[in-house]
Amino acid sequence: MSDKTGPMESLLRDAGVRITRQRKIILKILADHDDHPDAQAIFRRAVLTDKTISLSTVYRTMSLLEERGAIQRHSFQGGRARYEHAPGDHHDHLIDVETGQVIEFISERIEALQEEVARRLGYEIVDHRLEIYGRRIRKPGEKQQP
Amino acid sequence: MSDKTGPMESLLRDAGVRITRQRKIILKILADHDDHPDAQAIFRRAVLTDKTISLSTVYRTMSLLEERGAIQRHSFQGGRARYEHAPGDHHDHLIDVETGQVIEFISERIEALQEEVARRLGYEIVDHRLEIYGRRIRKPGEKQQP
DNA sequence: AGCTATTTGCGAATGATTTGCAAAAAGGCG
DNA sequence: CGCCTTTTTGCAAATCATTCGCAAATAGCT
Repeated sequence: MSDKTGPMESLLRDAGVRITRQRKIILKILADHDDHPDAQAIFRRAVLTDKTISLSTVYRTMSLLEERGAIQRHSFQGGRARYEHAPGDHHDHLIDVETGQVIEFISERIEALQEEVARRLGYEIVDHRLEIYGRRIRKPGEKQQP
Repeated sequence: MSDKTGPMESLLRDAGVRITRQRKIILKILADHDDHPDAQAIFRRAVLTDKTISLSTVYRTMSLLEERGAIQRHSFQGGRARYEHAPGDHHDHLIDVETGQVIEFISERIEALQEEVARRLGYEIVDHRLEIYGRRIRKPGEKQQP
């Protein structure tokens, strides 16, 4: 269903990282899905392919991938960290408080204003995060679950 | 040094909350300081006044105050939650990555743009958080620790 | 195949926060 | 003021997500 894992694997291998059976599985899961799963969710999906994979390995692989810049870890409100695949472009997040679904967005204007605020306060931005927690607006006559 | 705890106490008492010795102490600590301490820090300060107060009580009191809207809890990057006193006005945070110091700010323009983004995506904002992690810019000839 | 440095799975350790429970104390009330 | 009922407290144990130690398994090279 996907072969986007090939390039990523070479990249890791070139960095001296061994491509194990479990890492292959996790990379495939990340490539095939486009959501923002937490470690448990990734683990649950992985177990379907490999009954013996462990949650520790999922965590270790996620740290590894994060260090290599292949994924990004987010700590949204409410407990566990969630991961997103290859965030080439910077973006912020809108989290649906009812479903947990994450929508990515960018606003150059907001980015610029942040720079301005930081500069005014005498700081240079090292990192930042903007999370909007929202509830879907249903217009009259709209379907419940599109 | 302060008597800002009086009104808060009546407010709580009216809500059927008992004003205990330990709650008095914690309220005073919150009123006297203007920083963003975590539970441990509040506990450390409280112990100076009452040798027998417990960390659980600090946590319980913070939850209570948060439910009552008297304080706000923040989960910035890096472990423990930090609390801030009576955030009457909404504002965002700039966290100094070197000192952990928190600077509050507001940008009406950023607020407005967030509304716009959410609306465009079909959402109404329930909550949001904007955190800028920054490093202080030192102009040449400026003192190290002002 | 054989060798060695990496990885894995497991269970135990961590660190922040929460909770169960019996003992202590707050807020009426008479 | 003393009494009574309900709320709180302190303590220790429980949670929850995440990390770690270690011996056994295995990737990648020759």
